[in-house]
Amino acid sequence: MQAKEAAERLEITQRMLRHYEKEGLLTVDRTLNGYRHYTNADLRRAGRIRDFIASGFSTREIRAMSACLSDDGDGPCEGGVEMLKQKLADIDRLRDELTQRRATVLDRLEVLEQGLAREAALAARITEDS
Amino acid sequence: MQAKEAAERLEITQRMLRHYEKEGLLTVDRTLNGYRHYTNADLRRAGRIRDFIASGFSTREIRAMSACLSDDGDGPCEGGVEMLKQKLADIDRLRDELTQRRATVLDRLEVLEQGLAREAALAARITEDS
DNA sequence: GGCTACCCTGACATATGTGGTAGGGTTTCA
DNA sequence: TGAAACCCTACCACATATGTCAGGGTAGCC
Repeated sequence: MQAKEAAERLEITQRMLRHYEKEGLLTVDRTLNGYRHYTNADLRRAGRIRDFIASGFSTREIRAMSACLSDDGDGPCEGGVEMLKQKLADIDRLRDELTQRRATVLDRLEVLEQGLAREAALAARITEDS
Repeated sequence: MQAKEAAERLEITQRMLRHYEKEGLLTVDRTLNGYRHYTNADLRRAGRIRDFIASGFSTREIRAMSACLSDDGDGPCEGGVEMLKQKLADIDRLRDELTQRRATVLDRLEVLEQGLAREAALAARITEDS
């Protein structure tokens, strides 16, 4: 497929696709007229690049584990594994924090809602009484 | 504690700590001489900021959820069921995002490790054969 | 041919995270 | 008093991800 469709499918801009290419993360071949022709494999690879960048990896880092980006991680990518593990740890730490925080907020929310319910009940009773 | 120790404990530079402050993500008070004094709460908050940035969030985004970064919601994180519900939704959204990012990284990691295992097995077989 | 909707490259612009350096104050300790 | 090891602010520099715009080619359709 050509650029527009590829970009749309990945939900990124053509500019970004060209950027990946320029940075050596992606190789796309051309049709006779010079237009880029994206295969499905290209698309999957580009999708991974997109995700990695969205997750805070730089093109440098991604390039370093370039071999790990193709459909089947062929090639030597121990460095990639290390990096990935590191990033995974980062994300996990964050997510745990969020989970904990969520519980805290939820707790408080429940307390508050109980309080409100109590007030409402009280108000209702007063209304009844009157 | 003062800047050096804080930076060392968080494994980031003092420069970065100051950056968080300048961007309004962190408020650190000072001792009489004007030196920053980091409390443990400051440290935890800064650690969260560090993690969010490392996970690809911009200071803008982090600022937007600033209230959820303190240990216990002081400021806008408290005061009103509506607000808390909003916060809960924010946190959930964030956590979902992280989960997605985590899955992306994990996926790749698994493919890679399978690849490495396959290679190792191959190498072992070759060694046996010889 | 002309119109429309694609495509290309290249340059400039902006935001952001981070490093570095300069110039200068404070604390501590001998 | 002087030196070492801290601290401060304020700047400039750099990389990078993206946007945007200019100038120009190509394909398809009426």
